[in-house]
Amino acid sequence: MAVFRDRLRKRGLKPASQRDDVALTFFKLGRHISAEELYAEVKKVNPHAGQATIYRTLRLLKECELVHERYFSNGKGRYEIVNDKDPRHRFICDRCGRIIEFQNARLERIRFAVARELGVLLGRQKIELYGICPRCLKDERRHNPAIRLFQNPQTRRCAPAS
Amino acid sequence: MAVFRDRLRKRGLKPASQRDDVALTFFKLGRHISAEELYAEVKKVNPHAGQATIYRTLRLLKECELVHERYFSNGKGRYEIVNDKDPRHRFICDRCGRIIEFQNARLERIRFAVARELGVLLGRQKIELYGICPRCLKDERRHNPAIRLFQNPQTRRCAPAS
DNA sequence: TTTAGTGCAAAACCTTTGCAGGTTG
DNA sequence: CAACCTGCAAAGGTTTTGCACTAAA
Repeated sequence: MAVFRDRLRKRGLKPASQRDDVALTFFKLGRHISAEELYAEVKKVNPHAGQATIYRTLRLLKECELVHERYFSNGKGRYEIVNDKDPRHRFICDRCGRIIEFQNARLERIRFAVARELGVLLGRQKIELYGICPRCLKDERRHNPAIRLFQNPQTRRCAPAS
Repeated sequence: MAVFRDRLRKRGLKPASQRDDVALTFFKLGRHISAEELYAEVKKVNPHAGQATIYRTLRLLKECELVHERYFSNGKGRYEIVNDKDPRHRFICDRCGRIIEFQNARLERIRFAVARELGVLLGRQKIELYGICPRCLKDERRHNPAIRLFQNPQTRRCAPAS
């Protein structure tokens, strides 16, 4: 939050209470929220606030590299706190959008090897895996009991769905 | 394409020329396209086609598990051909959205180890890395020559931007 | 007093849907 | 004939913008 104010000052922007309400609410709630949800939360603190301020503040936070914008399967923008210091990777459920964070030292090392090979700069400190989370998997099994974990493409093709 | 017609028939749907135009155009163009771009391409083949058919066909392709829908930084839906057989991983540029595909056997193995640990089912056969691609990196260096490749968080913090 | 921040409402944007008419089996 | 496909235009939902006004430096 202090970092946010600092970066705004450097850009010649003024402190502003509504903006602070939005940013503070966002940081307090933790990661992974949509603009709409944030709007509802901010309303609780400051019922006077308008939608535009939400979007404008989120854009500022984005420009200050303090939040990251992502789009999930419903097409709505979702925002999350940028977290460079603690490189957790993430598994994202294709069904429900749930995010499971994890760490893995081997993955961590390979990441840099790959980046060097490709000649790229790693930005977000993350690797992302996609699939179906345990909870959705349970539902899935009801309709399709043949589904298996740990599929390896060499031994078995990707799960048929529906 | 034959697979598509087959899966539609199984669902009791009839062949339809406009739909075929859309699907064929999509497959021909290769991966990673937005609905808008596809619309423009289909127009070249069949100027008579309407937007609704594009969206409706994309939805069908999605339901047939032949395309995957993703959302990138502009919030527009983007579609790509599902490719289960040849598991290439991808690096996605945070600046320009360019996708660099790559393969890495070690990454491949670890992926399954991680999935087993988490108890999840791996869906898309992909790992994703994010960062800045070589081309954008060149631009970046003009403004900020201090930027370095192969950053390791233990020795050096993430690149400051802007 | 000049510059930036705000809420409201309207606009812009992408995607979906209703409907009337056309096509397929 | 029944069921599906299509284009058009209208509706739906999310995000941005214009404007008049307020608040901070």
